[in-house]
Amino acid sequence: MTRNGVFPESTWKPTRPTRPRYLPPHLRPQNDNAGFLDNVTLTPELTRSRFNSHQPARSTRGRGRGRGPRFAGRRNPNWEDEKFDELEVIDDALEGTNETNNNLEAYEDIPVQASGDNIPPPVATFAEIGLGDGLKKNIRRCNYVKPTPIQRYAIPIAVAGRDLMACAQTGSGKTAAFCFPIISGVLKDPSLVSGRRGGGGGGGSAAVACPLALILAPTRELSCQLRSLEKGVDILVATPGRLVDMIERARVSLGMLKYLALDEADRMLDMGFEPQIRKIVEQMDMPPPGTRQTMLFSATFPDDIQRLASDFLSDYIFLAVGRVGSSTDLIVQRVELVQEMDKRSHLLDLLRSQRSNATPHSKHALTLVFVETKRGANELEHWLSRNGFPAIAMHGDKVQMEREQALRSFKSGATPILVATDVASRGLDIPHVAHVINFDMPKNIDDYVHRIGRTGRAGKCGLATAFFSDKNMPLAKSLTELMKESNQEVPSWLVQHAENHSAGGWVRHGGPDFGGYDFRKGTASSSNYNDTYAVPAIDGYHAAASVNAQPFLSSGNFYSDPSVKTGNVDYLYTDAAAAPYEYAYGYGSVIASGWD
DNA sequence: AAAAAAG
Repeated sequence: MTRNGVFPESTWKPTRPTRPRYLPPHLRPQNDNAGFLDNVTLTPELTRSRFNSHQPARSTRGRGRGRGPRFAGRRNPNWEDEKFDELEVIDDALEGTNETNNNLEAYEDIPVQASGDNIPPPVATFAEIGLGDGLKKNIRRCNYVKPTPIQRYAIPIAVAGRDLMACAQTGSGKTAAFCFPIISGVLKDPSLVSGRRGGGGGGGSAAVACPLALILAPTRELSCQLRSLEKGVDILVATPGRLVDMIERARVSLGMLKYLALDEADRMLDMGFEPQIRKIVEQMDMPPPGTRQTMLFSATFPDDIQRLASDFLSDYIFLAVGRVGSSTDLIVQRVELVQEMDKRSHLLDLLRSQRSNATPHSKHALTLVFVETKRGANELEHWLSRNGFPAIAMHGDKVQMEREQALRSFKSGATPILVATDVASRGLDIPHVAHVINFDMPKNIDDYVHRIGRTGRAGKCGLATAFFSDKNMPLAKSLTELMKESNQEVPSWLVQHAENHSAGGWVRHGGPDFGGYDFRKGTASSSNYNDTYAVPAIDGYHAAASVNAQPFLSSGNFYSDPSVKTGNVDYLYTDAAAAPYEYAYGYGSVIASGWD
């Protein structure tokens, strides 16, 4: 199936064709991506970064677990004991993850700006944050040696209980930045000790889950599948539509909620989603702003969306790490002028050249191709497959199981090309995506930023190629600006078009030069948001080792029930007792975003 | 006009 040279069968193939076995992140083949950019002009920054990379150290996964199977398949009814055990079990499950990342120091020289009242100062280490001993140990076990910049600034703010609107580049660690404080807060919550379990109430009436924390995400992939609510749930990860349904059917109550987080917040508040979010946040039983803690994270944050979002927040801090909506310097961006008619043959040429330039380092490299329509995704999938490039399509018309299957097939390398619609544009954290091809360009620059952000993650470099056609001229100006911001070579024809189209050009928020932009600063009535600081760079940040958040999230504290095939309300149990069991037997939760 | 997300 994979005799294309990019991905030799001899080196890596799934153990079972029908259902590739889940491979724990720390056991996955390591690939530092060096080499796949061989035929690409590198900027000085990238060249430096590349050669700073080094082979990851591997540690063996040590002792077997004593505790996991004890709770296999059943929850310990004694919550206090469970809670106590959980810390050790999570701890144990995380042992052995030791992936060393390459270029996290590349995030060092980026501007940080915060605005709002009484901003808690940043920290330099995880250790000095009051996250609790159990979580701290887990973080250490994950080899999160030092927090990334967004984590350094956001975690203290979150731990202080403050509302937060945060922007940081794709792949820079946003998910952990809000998950750690939430997990920490939930673990410390007195209601857990006193035995609060949502709906434990008997009497035959349907149980109601009363989560303490709710994390909303725009696609199902950003959540994981799970089972019955009756067991109670402390942290609920959900897509909006299904959650509305569950609340209306009184399976979930948000009355106890203390933490609300919106991942990909700008997407969650755009036209498509805003009504549902408003319904959940304002028209259900959720405690109002000020009595709950609300945190919004995204790589992009247009100010009309900030304005909407401020309805959900109380005395919040705006935090921008890096230029708002910018792409990272770790991604080499190329733009090619290609007419619609020629796109397919151009893609084939590109893939052939990629194949013939493959090096031992790039043999695990995956390519993610974005198209505009679901139909286009299917057609390109077949066309590529017919032409010797095993590809698989993913889009919203596929049922969840097909989508997961496609992702697995892609991740395993069985089909090293994924053709996807925007369902895959945000948040997905897929290791080894070396190349993102925008076969069809998105309509706005923010979507472009999120799409190319599927590569160049966690300090690794990546390549992004855009097929720019006449149709895309309206994008010329913002694309040119974005590329200049990230020190990319901009082809002269694109600059030319950018100038021609400057009149109607879509001007990006934040501006071309420094820092983040708090929309409150642009309004007349914003006088009390004066506690602003700007930090030009972060001193002494040397992330010698880190892993993306995936191992943390998927190997210990997510409990996933693989028998549930539909539905998209997902639960992150703080009770991890059952998780190692699932984990040990090869079921993996399909946690897609551990990092953004 | 298209994607995503409810059944």
